[in-house]
Amino acid sequence: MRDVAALAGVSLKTVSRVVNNEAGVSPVVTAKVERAVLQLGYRHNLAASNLRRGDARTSTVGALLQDVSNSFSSSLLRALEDAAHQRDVAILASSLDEEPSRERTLVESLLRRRVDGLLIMPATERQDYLVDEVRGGLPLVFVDRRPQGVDADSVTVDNISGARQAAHHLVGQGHSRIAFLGDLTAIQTAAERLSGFESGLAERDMVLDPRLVVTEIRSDAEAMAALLEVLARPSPPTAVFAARNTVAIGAVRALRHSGLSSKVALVGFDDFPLADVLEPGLTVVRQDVRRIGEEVARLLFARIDGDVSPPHHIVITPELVVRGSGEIRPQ
Amino acid sequence: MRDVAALAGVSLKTVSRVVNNEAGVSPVVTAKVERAVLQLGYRHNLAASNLRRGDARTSTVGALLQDVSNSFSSSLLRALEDAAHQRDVAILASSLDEEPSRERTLVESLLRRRVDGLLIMPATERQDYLVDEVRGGLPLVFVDRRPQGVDADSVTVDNISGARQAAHHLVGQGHSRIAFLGDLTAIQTAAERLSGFESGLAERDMVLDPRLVVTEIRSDAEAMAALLEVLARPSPPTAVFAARNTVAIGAVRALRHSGLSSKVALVGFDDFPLADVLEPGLTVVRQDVRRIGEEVARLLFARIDGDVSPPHHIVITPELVVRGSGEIRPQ
DNA sequence: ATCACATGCGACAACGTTGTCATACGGGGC
DNA sequence: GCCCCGTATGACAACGTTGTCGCATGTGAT
Repeated sequence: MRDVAALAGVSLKTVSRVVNNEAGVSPVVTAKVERAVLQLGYRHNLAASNLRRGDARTSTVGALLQDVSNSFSSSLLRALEDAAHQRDVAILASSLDEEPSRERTLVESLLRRRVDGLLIMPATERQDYLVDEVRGGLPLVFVDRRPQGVDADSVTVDNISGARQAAHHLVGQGHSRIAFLGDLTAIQTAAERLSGFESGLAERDMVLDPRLVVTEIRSDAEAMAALLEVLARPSPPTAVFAARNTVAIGAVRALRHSGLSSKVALVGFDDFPLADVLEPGLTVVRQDVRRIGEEVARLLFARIDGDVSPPHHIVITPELVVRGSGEIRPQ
Repeated sequence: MRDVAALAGVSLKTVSRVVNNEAGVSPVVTAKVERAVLQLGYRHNLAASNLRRGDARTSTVGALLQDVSNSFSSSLLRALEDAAHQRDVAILASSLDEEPSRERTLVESLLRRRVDGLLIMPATERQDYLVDEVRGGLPLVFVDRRPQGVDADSVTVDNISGARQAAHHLVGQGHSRIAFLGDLTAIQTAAERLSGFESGLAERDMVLDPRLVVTEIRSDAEAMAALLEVLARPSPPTAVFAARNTVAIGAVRALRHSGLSSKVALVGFDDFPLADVLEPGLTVVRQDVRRIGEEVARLLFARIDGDVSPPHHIVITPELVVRGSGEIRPQ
């Protein structure tokens, strides 16, 4: 900037005015400065600018997701990006992989970078560690899981309702031996889906057979192995509820592998690309990811714009999408 | 920091030494400072720190991808993240949507933020605008498409080879009426896949019937519509090559919709989750995304670490994955 | 001709941090 | 008791930028 000023024969401050499009610089001088900028390949330094400006806006937000390569996380990221792009805000994206320590260090790292706001799909059970930040005015929105120990905005899905719908649907098709495949029960959403499924069955005067419940499943490969094992038992289930998208994918593989795709009913939680073109089409409980992303972006940017109203907790009700796999009747 | 120094009764510089874990501070003073840091909730400001330090490392890299919600882009992002995480580097991720102007403005915005390096899956045809930056030492790696007009590292896939393999495979199954469905021919990879497919046919003494070629397809919905139209013609193709993942998905839908899944052969370019559990399994030309991501990360961080060797152009050869859909014989 | 006032520009300090150098102190060797 | 040296700490300037204020110059009204 100093060089630009020297080349244009003006003061530093005048260059600053030009690059910031401030009023009060004559067209002649503006042109001289712009020529110098081009000639020297000068690029404005946002960090220094933000440092000097009091308002401390870095035009950057952080997004801590479960795994950016998972379709749920990446669709959410994309929705946030669309909103951020309009305001010239960049996104620092990271994956947490359900590791609490990773969440802690990444939050720390993002705050050091002075992000304007934070979107978190938490991997920790409690987020008390953020209390001071929120009190200090950090715009913070939780997604997929409600915050614990700190009062901040959240956008979540009614997992209980979704799992109940799945239970009712399968019972309605005449099933009574239904297997449940789920993720780590330490994960709030996973626990809710299990309890929602149980209460859905209870409402139809049934109980979930604990021998048909497998949890702590971390990948589609594990899900496939788990279901194969369950199907090999003496009295196998006639229907399966897979409580997460990767788990459902593993279940599809297991059924395919054992030639039971058209014999054992399957309902998944969370839609994913191509679920409709499987054979049979996969019946799922769908969370409207686009909508979730939009709500998250709306809340986050409202906070960044200074909204200090009490935290909002938006709950989106998922819907059952019937495609065939969930409508198979018990043999 | 000033407050911390005052509370601990030491100088600014000493606080700086403590937060940077510099040697030469007595344990007593270190403890006092750390207590003050905790008490005041002080957080180190990376931007100011980088400003003052000469080396200008922001520990941030930019990733400009085609669309972060597409499985190819998001897998790449994830691979880069894994490498970046080890070095405490954060990633600014954005989608370009094949819009050249978006690439330009996003590059500008990332450079203003003084990223340490840039990964670009270009949407522009030429990247001359980056010549000065590269000459100035900007670590820059292109992925999926080779740079034009600027000499920088790249990691690409041998699209010609992949498309030729697909052509040979389909011809080998006895097909002669083969449709080609592709993306915008302005996109380098799309053009290569078309010409590779043509030369693959030529090597078997066949020519691609221009009436069976549909390009400029932007979404799976468009691909589905295009293939339905082609299949409805008087002499429909007996096989289809879909030159991109979303195009292949649309093609699967079209075949399903017209009940031709087991009658018309289909080969896709680029694997995606679940392609193996379709009915029949989708035969694809697979690009090893993980490997691409690792190579990209390796190159990028080597440049950031000061590697000034001539640009490397890594070309990864894709392989045909046989799953059933590509082995259907002409009726 | 005088004054008030608007316009265009520059000097200077400050944002939060760290590199450089200086200083104070204690200990060991003679 | 003297000198030298290593160790711990601090004062100060500087990184690239912008907010504040002040100073010229020009304009229009009186």
